[in-house]
Amino acid sequence: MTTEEVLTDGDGPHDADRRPKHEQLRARLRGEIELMKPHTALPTERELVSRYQVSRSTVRQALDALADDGIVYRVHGAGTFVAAPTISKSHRLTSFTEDMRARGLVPGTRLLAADEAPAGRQIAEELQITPTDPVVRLVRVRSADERPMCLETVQLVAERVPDLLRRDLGGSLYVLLENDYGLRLVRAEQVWTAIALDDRSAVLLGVPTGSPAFLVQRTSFDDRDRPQEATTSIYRADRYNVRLNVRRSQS
Amino acid sequence: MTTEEVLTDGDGPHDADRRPKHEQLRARLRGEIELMKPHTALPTERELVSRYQVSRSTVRQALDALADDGIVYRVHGAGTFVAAPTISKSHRLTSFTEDMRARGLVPGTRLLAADEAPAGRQIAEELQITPTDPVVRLVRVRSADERPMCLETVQLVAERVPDLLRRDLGGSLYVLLENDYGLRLVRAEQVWTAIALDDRSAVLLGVPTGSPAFLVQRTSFDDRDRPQEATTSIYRADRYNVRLNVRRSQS
DNA sequence: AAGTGGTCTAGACCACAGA
DNA sequence: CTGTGGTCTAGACCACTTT
Repeated sequence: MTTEEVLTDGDGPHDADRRPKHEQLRARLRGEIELMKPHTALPTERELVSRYQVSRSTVRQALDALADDGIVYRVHGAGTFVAAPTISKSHRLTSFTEDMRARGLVPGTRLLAADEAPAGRQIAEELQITPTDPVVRLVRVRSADERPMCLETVQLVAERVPDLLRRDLGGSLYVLLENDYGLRLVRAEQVWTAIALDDRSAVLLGVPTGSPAFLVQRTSFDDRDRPQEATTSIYRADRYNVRLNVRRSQS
Repeated sequence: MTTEEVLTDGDGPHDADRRPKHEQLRARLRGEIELMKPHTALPTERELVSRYQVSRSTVRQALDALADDGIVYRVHGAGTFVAAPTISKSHRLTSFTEDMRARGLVPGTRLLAADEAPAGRQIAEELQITPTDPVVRLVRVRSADERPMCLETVQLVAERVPDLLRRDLGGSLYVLLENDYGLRLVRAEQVWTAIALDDRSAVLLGVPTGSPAFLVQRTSFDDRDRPQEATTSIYRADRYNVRLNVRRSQS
């Protein structure tokens, strides 16, 4: 006898799970996989079809997403298997707040400066505005467990974030931008450089001048691929590293 | 009148394109998109269906891949659009050789040491073998345009790469591993740290002691998710940076 | 209201792995 | 040979954007 489990279909009870079936299935499988040993086989796709009463393409959508997350891997002709646990799931756009929490640290923020001024040439190019357009600039020292971690300078197009300077800037800027201004930042381009700290940055971060650090220049884009935020961050190298999973391209 | 174009179907002429249709379509569209301005709309999915005589799921497979590459972006209810050109396509596993060529530099290699020894505790853990199992170790200075760029130490499980030390190690190790040993490295986990160079590394890289650098620790996995290679690389920060595109997760 | 991408189905055949 | 994942089809309906 086979066990049949049903994913909600939208016409169920009032609090039905309204996510697409493939997302529900993905979440469900993710939970089950956590209890399994690496390199053990998952049920076959056709088995999942009958167990969850969905079509095979829906099963494949869920499994493809899990493979993308690095949670399972597939071997043509053999099966789908639990991947070995990995340090960082993927390359996801995360806010400083989320990043620190994921590392088990308590994030904090101290605002050093907040002002409005013309963009200037470089920032204007990154944000695709003209150099005389005003931008809001926020300079913050971001801490983890109450010790300085990162020195951050954010630039936003002033016209698109009215009254930003009057809000609470102590938390996640991404959340604030989405909730208050409807700006959903879904993608970012980053350039990472290794540097030796100059006097000013070293003092603000509480380490000796010349200490190694990461310099990160980031431009974030919304769901229409418009640049909305340009940020420069300097991370203390003694407290911060980057974990990256990469895949080989097939093209 | 609509233009119809046909993708090869396998039963065509002898030199027919044997790739899946969605890959052919993806490559074709990629070429067309290069000629288009950013943010202009692609043909609709249903238009592509009739133009290329394929089903809509095939079209969607191709477009999904292009969206994944960051070449197009999709807006529900509105259309699929050409993305703004981006610095680095994605986070792909590339060899040093490929990486340098992509940057327009000529890669070179000087072998400093090549030997075989017990793995030791840390390397054994990374490669999931026992500390007494022998590993092959290659130390190479990798150059770009004939100037030092990176100091690299590769460790491989000796038993899986017999006679490696007698081969030409001047080129891409990934290519050698795949062609001669059938090891397809498809995934890697990396940890990037910013450091100040010690005396020895600085001399080998031709820069002053204390100069900033990237330290990269990488473990590569094959198509069965078995660790096959553990590598430590030190990159000169004055010549090297990392361009990274990230996306926001929806889960 | 019309048109777009997003989800889902049921079924078919192919390519590859493994006994 | 059997069973697996990979590709592909034709069609339906839903969710969303735009006019």
